[in-house]
Amino acid sequence: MGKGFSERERRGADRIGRTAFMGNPFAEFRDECARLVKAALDREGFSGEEEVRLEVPSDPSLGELSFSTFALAKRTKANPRAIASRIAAAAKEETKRLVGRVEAAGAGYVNFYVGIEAFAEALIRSVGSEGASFGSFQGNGERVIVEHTSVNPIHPIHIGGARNSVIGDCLSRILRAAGKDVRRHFYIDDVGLQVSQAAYGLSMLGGGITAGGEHAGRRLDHKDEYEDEEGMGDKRGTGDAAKERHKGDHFIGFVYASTSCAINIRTLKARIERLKTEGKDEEVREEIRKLDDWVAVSSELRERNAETFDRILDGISSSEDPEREVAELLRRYESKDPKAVGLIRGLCETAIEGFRETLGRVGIGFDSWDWESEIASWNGGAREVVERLSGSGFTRVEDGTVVLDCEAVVERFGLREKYGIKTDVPPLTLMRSDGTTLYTTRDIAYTLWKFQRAEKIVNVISIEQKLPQLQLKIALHALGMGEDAERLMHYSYELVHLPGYKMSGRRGRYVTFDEVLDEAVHRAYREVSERSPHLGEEERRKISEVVGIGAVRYALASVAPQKPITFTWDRVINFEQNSAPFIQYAHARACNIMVKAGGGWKGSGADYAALSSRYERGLVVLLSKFPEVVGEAARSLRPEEIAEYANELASKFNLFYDNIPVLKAEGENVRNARLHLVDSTRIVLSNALALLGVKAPERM
RNA sequence: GGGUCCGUGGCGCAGACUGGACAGCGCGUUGGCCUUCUAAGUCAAUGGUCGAGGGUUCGAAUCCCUCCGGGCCCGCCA
Repeated sequence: MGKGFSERERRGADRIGRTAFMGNPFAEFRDECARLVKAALDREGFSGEEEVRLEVPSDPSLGELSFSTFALAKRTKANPRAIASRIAAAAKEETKRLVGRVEAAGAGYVNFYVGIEAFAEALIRSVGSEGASFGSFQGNGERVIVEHTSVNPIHPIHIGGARNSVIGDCLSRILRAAGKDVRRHFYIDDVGLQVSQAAYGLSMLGGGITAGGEHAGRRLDHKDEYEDEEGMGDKRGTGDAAKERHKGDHFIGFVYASTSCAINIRTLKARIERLKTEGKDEEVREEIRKLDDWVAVSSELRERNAETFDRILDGISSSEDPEREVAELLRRYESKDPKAVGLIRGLCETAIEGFRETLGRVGIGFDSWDWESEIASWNGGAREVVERLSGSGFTRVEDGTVVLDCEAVVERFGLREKYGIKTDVPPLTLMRSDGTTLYTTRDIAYTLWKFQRAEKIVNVISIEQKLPQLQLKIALHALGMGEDAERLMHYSYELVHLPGYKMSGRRGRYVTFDEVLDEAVHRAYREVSERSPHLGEEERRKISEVVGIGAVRYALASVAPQKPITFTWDRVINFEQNSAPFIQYAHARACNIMVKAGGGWKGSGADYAALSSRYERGLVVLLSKFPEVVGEAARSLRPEEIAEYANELASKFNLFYDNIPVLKAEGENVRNARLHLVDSTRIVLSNALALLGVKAPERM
C-alpha cells in the first residue's frame, strides 16, 4: 500500500535497502545499466545529469530494466525517441558483463536485457555459495526491539491477535535477515483493570485453574479432537467448548467474559433504576439497549458453561460493590500485596502458558517476556514517570488525578507538523485518584526500559491504540527525549472483523487462533489424504500440520496491515494459488526433481547460455531480485512484499515446470544448467518462506 | 461532529512511499491439458468509468484539493 506509514516513520525503520549486499547479481546488473546510461549520456553531450533512474518495464519482452528519456527530452527540448536511440547506440559501444542487449523502444525508452549466460551463472554461483543465507545480508548490528502480540492475559489469542503475532514475527525475521540485531519482546499487561476483573471472577471459583485443578481433570487428547467432527464451519465467535475445558487461557477467557458480563448487567440495572427516579427517559432507553446486549451475552455464556457462569454471577450479585472490589484488587496488586500477587500472577501464568502453546505451534517465539508489574509498577518506574513529567511543567492535577497536557507539549516542541497532528491532542491521564497508574503511563516507563536495551523500537499494536501511542511519543518529548521518540515506531495494523459483528474479549465473542489452526490442519489433512494417498499416515499428519499452519500464517501476512480483514474460513485457509500451500507445492516439486536427479551432476559442466527460453530467463531474473526484495521489505517494513514475491516465484517456477523438461533435457550440460536453476529456485523459495515463518516441506 | 486509514472487474487482493510503454493476480463462471520431473499445477475465454469531480505534469491508479462511502479513534479501559 505504501500510505499506511509516513515517511518520518519509514526513516525510523532505517535505510536498510542501501546496505551493501553480499551476492546480488541484479544489483550488479542495475549498476552496470546505470553506468552504461551515464557513459552514453556523456558521449552524447548530455553532461552533468543527476542520478540515473531505472525502471522495470511493464512487459518482460521489453527487457529487465529501462531508462526513460522523457524528462531529459523536456529539459533539452529534444525528441525523446531520438534521445533513446542515441543512448542505445552509444551504450552498444561500451563493454558489458551482465548486460546482454540494449535497445531503444517505444516513444522514449532504452531497454536493457540481461545476457543470460553470464547472468545465470552469476546468480547460480551466488545462490549456491550462500544457500540459506542468500537474500540476507550484513547490517550494522543495530539493536531493534520488536514488541508484538502482547495480548492481555485475560483471554486466548483470537484471530485479530494472531494477525499481530504473524506480522510481528515476520517483521522480526525480515529485520534479522537485513542484519539487524532483533529482540522479540512480549509485554505482559498484568497490571490493568481488566486483569483484576478476570482475577476477581476467578476468585469466586475458589482459584484453581492450573494443571491439577478441576478443569484440567477433563483434559482431552489433541488427537481425539482431530477427528472429532467433520467441520467447525458453524462455530462463530462462541468460543470452543472443548478447549475451554482443557486449555487455561480459554478458560480464563470464559471467566473474564462472565465476570465483565455480570458486572455490566449489575451496574446497568442500578443505573437504570437511578435514571428512572430522575425521570430521564431518553437515557433510560439508551441504557436498556445496552442491558439487552449484555443479557444476550449472558445467555451465550451460560450456554457454554452454566456452572461456572452461575457461580461468578452469584458471587457478583452478593457482592456489595464489585467495581470497587476490582479497583481495590488492582490497587493491592500495584502495591505488591502477596495475596493479590498470588491470585493475579497465577492467572497470568496460566494464560501465558496457553499463549506459548499456541504460538509455539506456529513457530513464534520471544526473546523476552516483560512483566509490566516488574518493569513499570513495582520498581516505581511508572511513579517516577509521573514525577518527572510533573516536574516538566506540562502536567496538572484534576480531581485528584495527574494529567499530562499533551496539547501544551505539542505546541512547545512544534510537534504538530512532525506528527501530522491537525486537531487538539486530548490530555493524558497519568494517575488515577486512588494512586494507581494507567496503561499509557506504564507504557512510558516500559519505553524508557526498552531504550536502555535497543536503538530502535518497533511496537506492533493495533490501530485502535493510535492515540495513546501518539501520546506516548508526546510524553517522551515532554521528558526531553524527543530524539528517542524518533526511534520509536508504532507499527499499526487493522482489525480482523467477524462477518456480523466486532470481536470482543469482554463479551467472549471471538474466533480463537487455536480453533483456526485446528480447523486449518484438519482441512489440510483431508486435502493431503485426497491428493497423496500413497503417503503414510504419519507423513500425511506432518505435512498437514505444516500446510495448514502455513496457510493461516500466509493469509495473515500477505494482506497489507492497514487493510481491515473480514474473517471467513475460506479466506484464512486457502490451498490454491496465492497461498502458502501453493508456494510449498512448488518447493516440493523442485525438491522432487532434485531427489530424482541424485547428486552426480553437480561437479560437471553446465551450459548456462541454454537457459534462454522466456520461462528460464524469467525465473533467473526473478531469483536474482530476491536480495533486493528482502532489503526493500526491511526498509519499508512490509512482510506482504515477501509473500507476494514468494507467490510470484512459485508461479514462475510452475510455468517453467510445465514447459521445460529438466531430467529429460537434451544434452548433459543443458540438463545440468537446468538442475542448477531448479536447485536455486528450491533454495530461494525456502528462504522466502522462512522469512514468513512458513515451513517448506519436501513432499506434499 | 473532528481526526485518521481505506475505496482497483461479481468476490478477495497487488500496483501508490519512489508518477512512465496496453492497470496485474487469484477466486468464480465457461472450455481445454495427466502413457513426459507431484494436476495443491497449467492453457484459453469471460470480466475494470482504478469511489466521484477538479488540479499539477510531456505523462496520474499513483502527487494536490473538494466531495461521497466504509473501518478505527476521540475514557480515572487497554
